[in-house]
Amino acid sequence: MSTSPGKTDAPLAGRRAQAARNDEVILEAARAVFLDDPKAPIAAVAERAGVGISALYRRYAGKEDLLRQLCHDGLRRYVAEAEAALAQRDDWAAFAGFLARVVDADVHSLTVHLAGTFTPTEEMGRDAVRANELATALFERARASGRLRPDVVVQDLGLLLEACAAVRVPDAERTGQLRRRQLAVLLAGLSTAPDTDPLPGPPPAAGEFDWRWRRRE
Amino acid sequence: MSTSPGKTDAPLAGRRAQAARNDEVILEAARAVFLDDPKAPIAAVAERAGVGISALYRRYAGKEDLLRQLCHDGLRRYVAEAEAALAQRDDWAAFAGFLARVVDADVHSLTVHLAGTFTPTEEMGRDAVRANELATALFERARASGRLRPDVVVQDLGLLLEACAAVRVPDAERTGQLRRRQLAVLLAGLSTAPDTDPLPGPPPAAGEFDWRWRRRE
DNA sequence: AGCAGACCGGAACGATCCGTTCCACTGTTA
DNA sequence: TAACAGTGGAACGGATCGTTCCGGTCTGCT
Repeated sequence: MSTSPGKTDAPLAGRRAQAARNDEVILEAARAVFLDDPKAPIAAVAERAGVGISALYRRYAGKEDLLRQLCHDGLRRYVAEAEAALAQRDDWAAFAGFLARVVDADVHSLTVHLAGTFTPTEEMGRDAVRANELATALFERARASGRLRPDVVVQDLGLLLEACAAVRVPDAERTGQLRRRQLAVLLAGLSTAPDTDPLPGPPPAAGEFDWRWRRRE
Repeated sequence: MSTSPGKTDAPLAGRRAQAARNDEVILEAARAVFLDDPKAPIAAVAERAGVGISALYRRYAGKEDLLRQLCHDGLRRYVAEAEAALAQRDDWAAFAGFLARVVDADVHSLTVHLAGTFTPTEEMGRDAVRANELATALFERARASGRLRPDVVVQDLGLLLEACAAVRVPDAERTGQLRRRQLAVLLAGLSTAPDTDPLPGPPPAAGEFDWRWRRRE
């Protein structure tokens, strides 16, 4: 702790370093806490991060601000994974890999379950549209590969992601294992198979889940 | 309750009738409200039922009491459906029909999502054990029919029900449609199919979801 | 050396929210 | 008409949570 005042060129030591580290540590804690419980108190984030509440309010105007940031990060992650997947050759592998990575990163909880707790920015709207376009492209390619049964639609992916996100046990790693298992079952269910009855009911429609983004409570 | 000295022998008119009706109407409202939001305030139940708060507290010692009742009802419903299904001939139809009815009645939300908000009675414990036994019997029969892929286990049903319960849109009927669709996908995924990779990860184990019943908050 | 200010921890505050109690009121019964 | 079961809803007290604020610490600069 006692560095000489002389010529330490150590980049960012002391308070500055702590501040820079806190940027990270707070975001990480916020992600963990709000993933576990979307309406956790903000004090829980500070506690988990091992910092005071001031350190939080120095960076974000308020809770809503933090939530919005977190949600937008999730959306960007989704877009990034989709873009990466589209660069792959194998249509089906791209599709399945994309879903696996999105499930692993728990992006769905980050976006959908936090939606409605803040007023979204216009940029988020644009990103959401783009996310839809990319997912649709990925889906169409998967369909073209012939491995998808004909009566599924893109919007079924929403149900699929929701189903995986719903799996949750206290241990995070175990949660990941069970989710991958769930995803495998669902993908098998979406694959073409001999003599299966067609899927029942009107399929989910575009925009049918938009209500999540309306302000709640 | 004896023969009225007057003229009208109409059983239960006036206040008594209102009370009897309220018994029903309150339970129905409570089911609807807590299904929609497990931590809804008790006043919301009264409002939905169109009664005052007193009408509620006259029947239940407190919120916990009501929740426990509701949850136990769900458990009993589960057991009843399982028993009815076991009486069927066709193994697979019994299995699939059971799941469909449980999903339709939203029994999963009633039991699992309300668990942890009250201290359970011993009778509930016994009913839970029995529910497990019945579900296992149903599952074994379905397996024996050969339509289940070999690497699924009974506990996968927990994941399946969770996945269906996770589907929720503002309109109740539409929710039902989408859930039936989700169930169809999942059942297809659990069915035997040519050249499918085995399901990943350690399968869910017995008792792995018991933590839900531990008191929370 | 010493000072200005960035940065921090956490107590304190004020605004809800919610479970429960309480009481005045209304039909019903005897 | 007197006693009473049943009811609606205001009122209360406790808990929770977002936000503000203040006293303290460390750093970089002069």
